[in-house]
Parts: sequence; C-alpha cells; structure tokens
Amino acid sequence: METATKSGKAITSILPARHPVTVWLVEDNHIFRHTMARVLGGVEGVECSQHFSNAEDALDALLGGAVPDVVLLDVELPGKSGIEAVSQIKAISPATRVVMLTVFDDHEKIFRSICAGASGYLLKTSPVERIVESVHEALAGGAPMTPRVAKSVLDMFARLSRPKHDYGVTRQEQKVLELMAQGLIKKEIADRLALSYHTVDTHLRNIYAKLHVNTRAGAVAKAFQERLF
Amino acid sequence: METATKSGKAITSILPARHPVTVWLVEDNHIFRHTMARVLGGVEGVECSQHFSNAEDALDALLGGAVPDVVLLDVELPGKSGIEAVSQIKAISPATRVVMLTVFDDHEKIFRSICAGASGYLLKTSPVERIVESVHEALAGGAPMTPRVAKSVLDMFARLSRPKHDYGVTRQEQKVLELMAQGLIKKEIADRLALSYHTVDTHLRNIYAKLHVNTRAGAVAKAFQERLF
DNA sequence: CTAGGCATCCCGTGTTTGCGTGATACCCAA
DNA sequence: TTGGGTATCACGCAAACACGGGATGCCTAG
Repeated sequence: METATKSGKAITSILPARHPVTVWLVEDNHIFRHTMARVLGGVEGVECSQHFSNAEDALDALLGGAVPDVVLLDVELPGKSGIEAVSQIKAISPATRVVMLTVFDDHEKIFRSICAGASGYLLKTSPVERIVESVHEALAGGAPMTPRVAKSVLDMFARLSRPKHDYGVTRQEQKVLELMAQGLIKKEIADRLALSYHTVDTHLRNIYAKLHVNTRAGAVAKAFQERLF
Repeated sequence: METATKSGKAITSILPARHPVTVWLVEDNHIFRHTMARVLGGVEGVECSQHFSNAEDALDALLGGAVPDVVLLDVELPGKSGIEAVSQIKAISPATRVVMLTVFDDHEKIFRSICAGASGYLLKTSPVERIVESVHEALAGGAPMTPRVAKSVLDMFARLSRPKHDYGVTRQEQKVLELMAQGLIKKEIADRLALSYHTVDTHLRNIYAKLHVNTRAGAVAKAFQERLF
C-alpha cells in the first residue's frame, strides 16, 4: 500500500472511473431501501444497480459474477446477519467496500463488523447526503464513520492497551521473559544476554515470584495476558 | 461534512458553555503555532488561551492547575514526544481531549497515540477549518480523524482478528495447551483430563511438532500469538 | 550511612521435561 | 483392505528445570 502516501484524488485516479460507481443496497426495510435507492440513483456518477432485502440474495448475485464497488449493508437483517455477510462479501470480492448501516451503534456490533472487514459504519439517522458521501469516501480508501462510532473504535483500541500492571518486572527480567517466550532455554538466554547461567536462573526466580507462577509456561502465559512486552 | 461546524450549537448546548472552549496548542514550529493560535483565537466560542513549543512546558502549566478543554498536540516534538505527552496529559486531566496533529500518518504513531489516549488524529495538511471543527468534534465526544487515518485504524483492528492459522491442532491438544498455559505440569494435566501421564506427553510432542517448537514456553507463546484459544 | 532494590554470580538436589522408540485401538476414506 | 489421522498408553535416559541455600557490587532514597 505505498499509494497510501498520496492523496485521495491520486487513489481514485488509478481506478477506472469510466463507468459510474456501482452501489448495492442490502436493507430489509422496504421504505428505507427504496428511498435510498432512488436517492443514490439520482446522484451523478453513482449507479445503484441492485438492491436486496436480505444478505442471501446479495451473496447469490455476487456469486453470479456481479461485482459492486460499494455495498451499503444493514447490520440487522432477517436470516444471515449483516456481520456474517461482510466477511463473505469480502471473501468473494475483496475489492468491494462494505459500509455498514444500522440504527444502533453498540460497541459489540461495531467491533465485529470491523473485524469482519467492513470499511465504514454509519447510522441510519445520518443525513442522506452523508451516506452518499460515504460511498465516495469508502472508495477513496477512507473509512466513513459517525463521530460517535469513531470514538467507540478509539475507545476499544485504548482499552486494548491495559493499565499496565507492571508487576514490578525490571528491564532485565523483561528481556529474559521475552527470550523465554521465544522458547530459548536458560543457557541460550544467558548467551544472548551475555550473562551467566546462574544470573538468568536468578532472574527467572524473581519473575516467578513477581508473577505468582512457578513454571516457564505459566510465566509466558501471564506475560502475554498482561502484555508485559 | 459541515455537520460538526454548524451543529456546534446543539453540541455546546448540553455543556455548560458559560465560558468559551479553552484550547491549548503544543507545536514546535513557530509559524504554524502562531498561525493556528490566531485562527483559533478568532473563532467564536473558542479561546486559545495558551500555546507551547514543547510538551514539557504544557505539562508544567497543566500541573500548575490550568485545565484546557482541548489540546492540539504535535506528534513530533523536541524533547518529550507528543505520544508520551498524551498519556501524561490524560493522567493529569482525564477530561481534557487531546487531538494529535502531525505531518505523517504512519500506522505506528497512530496506534500508539490512540493507545495513549488521544481522541483524534489529524494531519497538518488538513484545512484549517477542519482543525477548528475538530475541537468541537472532540469535545462533543467524537473522534476527529482524516479519512485515511480512520482507515488505518480500521485496518489495524481487522488485523487483530485472527487469520486463524489452525496448525492442525486437535481438540484434545488444545485442552492440553490451555492447561499448560496455566502452568500445570504433565502429571497435573493428566489428572485434569483423566488421562495417563504418557498420553499427555504424546499430545505435547504432537503440539510441539505442529507449532514447530520444542519447549512448553515456546508452545504457549505461539498459542497466544496465533490465538489458538 | 544504611537499608533496599537491582543485577550479577555460584553450588547442590531432587523433579520435570524432551525425545527416541515402541504399542493398541478406533474411525474413515481410498 | 490398506492406510492415515486421532487418541490412548508405556519405558528409559540425558538434559533442563525449580528451588533451597548462599555471595558480591552498585546505586538511590531515607
């Protein structure tokens, strides 16, 4: 992805924009679906070629060989959920950008959608123009999100980096821990750190005491769980 | 994209907006700093009360008791880096929103900033209006990001969800792996699973072969890295 | 100046491991 | 029916381990 350093315009310019952007809409609510479809169809350069009331139909169409540029996908769908659908859509057509549409912005759904490969996450309460804009944004390599969703994503991230329960593990002990996690035996660790076997042994004992374990495996497990390195 | 700028009223209405929003600017480039400060000062409802050329001075001011609503913080700073600064700012004043400003949008910096507690991440090449807007967006609980940064964040997330490299580890072997990660020795694992010591030993050998390791510590490390349970 | 944390080093002992080399039994697909 | 994958069990031994004792030097905070 070295095109990354360039601007959005550079990215779109490498795509064949001869044809209008093809957008699919998967949404079980008839009114919303037809409204959105009409709006999208009316936008210059955008073609809402197909719309579906469930994920299964959309996937069938995809397997039939059709390849949309962007899919606007409802999260709450009868039958196969939108979240299941994302990963399958991406599996079939990796280049297709999927933007989730939903009424709820709960953390769990956002998280799972993103892990499944969604490129964006908007609320249905977003202004229609925002949704239209998101099509272009997704295609340009961006990630259309509502501010609240963006915040959720950031929060989830921040939560991944723990309060860092130090356990009072020192620098040297950390190194030992790291090499231990690579499967090295005491002797090898000693060589790597230019230490005596006995020193490594002592560090190991101290680590065990601090982490409340008494085996190498336990120490490594704890180190991973507490992200000690 | 004018949502946040114009809807600023709606957002501030839920906050006690008696005083204008106080913004601090931490940026070593004099020209950029003074320009931004002037622009911010000219915005209705915003007060750029202080600006600093390094993180240390800003932290001193913060420790002195001043509490800004938003800090616009350069990532590349002489002395203490912006990333180090974020976590310290958040530690001193958790309510303060920190928006990172940078010329580079590399993954590593974004990731670390966010983990440190940043609420947003903009490029200095962003239009000035976007930066001003970000102040309100951050304060309203949003997460101002450039589309590309947003994409980076999503990509990092997606990467967290395993490619699921099975390694062909069987159910039984997984159980052994799990108990091993708890620091149990073979005999204990055997008891837990109601197996013979020798059976556990065999499972262990097979695990080692499949994961290409030859110590318990290595196996546990690999299991964690590959999210085998 | 003295206590405490850290890092370094050493010995000995009993326990646990890793691995070579077996075996039996089940199931399922070729 | 022959084979491959999984699960089970077994013996023996050298190597690695955990942990009981020590020890010295360095630096920092009380």
